[in-house]
Amino acid sequence: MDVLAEEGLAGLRVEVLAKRLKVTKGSFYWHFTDRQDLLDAVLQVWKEGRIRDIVKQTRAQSGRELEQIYHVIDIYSAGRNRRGMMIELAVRDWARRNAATAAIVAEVDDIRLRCARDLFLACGVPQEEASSRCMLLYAYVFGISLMVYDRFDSDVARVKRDIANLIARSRDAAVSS
Amino acid sequence: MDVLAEEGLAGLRVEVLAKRLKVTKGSFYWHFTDRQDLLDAVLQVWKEGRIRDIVKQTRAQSGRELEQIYHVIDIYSAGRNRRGMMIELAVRDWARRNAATAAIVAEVDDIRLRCARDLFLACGVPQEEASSRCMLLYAYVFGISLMVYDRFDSDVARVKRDIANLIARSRDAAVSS
DNA sequence: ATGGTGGCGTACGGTAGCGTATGGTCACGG
DNA sequence: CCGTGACCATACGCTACCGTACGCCACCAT
Repeated sequence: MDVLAEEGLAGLRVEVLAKRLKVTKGSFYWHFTDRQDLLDAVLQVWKEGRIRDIVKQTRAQSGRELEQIYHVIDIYSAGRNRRGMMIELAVRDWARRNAATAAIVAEVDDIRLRCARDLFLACGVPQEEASSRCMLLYAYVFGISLMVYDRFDSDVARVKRDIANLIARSRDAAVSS
Repeated sequence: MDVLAEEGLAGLRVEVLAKRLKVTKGSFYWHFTDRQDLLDAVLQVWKEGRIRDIVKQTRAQSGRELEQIYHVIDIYSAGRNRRGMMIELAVRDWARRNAATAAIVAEVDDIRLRCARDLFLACGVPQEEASSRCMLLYAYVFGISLMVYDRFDSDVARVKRDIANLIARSRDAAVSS
């Protein structure tokens, strides 16, 4: 996972990993039938971890759902958890050229979107608006991780706060800044 | 550029490109000093094209700026221009592991953000809100291209319309759906 | 004690890709 | 008409990989 974060899919090479782990190829090929077998395992681990995470992050005490939405936006967009986001991007890059990976990503996305939508629904946002807002939420957190925006606005914190409000603030459930 | 879109940076291999173009390595190395020289050229072409494009797309007749914002969102998020978006993602993936590429991307992002902000400003959106909204705009269009959302909501068109409204609709310049 | 097996190491063949060396062709100017 | 330089082809060496063959050794059951 570390290698995937740092170097992407292309970094997951048998001999390089073996060296890094201080074992030999013979040992590697004892535990995995081939490279693809490793990749499958990596993807499986990723999928399960992401599902566990999103379920945990979108579980809110009743009455504090809006707060939880802000928390989710913050966690995924803040630049903390850089490693997690790098893995996320590496997997999505992988998925662009591999149907099996794309299917896994689709599964994970679907679960995440449903979890986030449920949060909006619990805030009293109507069904269709909840769908739109949670889609915007995820597109935003992924998109922001692709951009280089340091030089654009000096007060990044304010911009992020504004954006979180744009995404989370429903007309019926406005929140004081 | 086609290869970059289809296979990413890793697809830009000297021998493969030579074969595809029906020339030989000898010819390639006549025109480029080495592979890096090609990559530099590709990046340069990309940068210039993107700057030309964004300037063109954000030029609006006075009084029709809001309309133009919707147009920009539509163009970049619609899934038309799949090729352009694939190149965009390939370049950003490249930039994640190469400082020189990251610098180019930073330049392009900065120009795009300023162009989009000017549009919001021309709509009468105050400065700080204009910054936030145009950042959200770009994060959204990049993010949506990373996601697999077919199975989530049956009415994707409506969701995208809603999102465009969330991004573009300022309190002072509300627009009828 | 001995043969089988789990766990690992070493050595090898094969391929893809980078870069270089060198030779060929053709146009054009002197 | 010849030589020079632009342009391209062929052939080679080198490295980083993948995957396989096979050998070694410790340990355990009979």
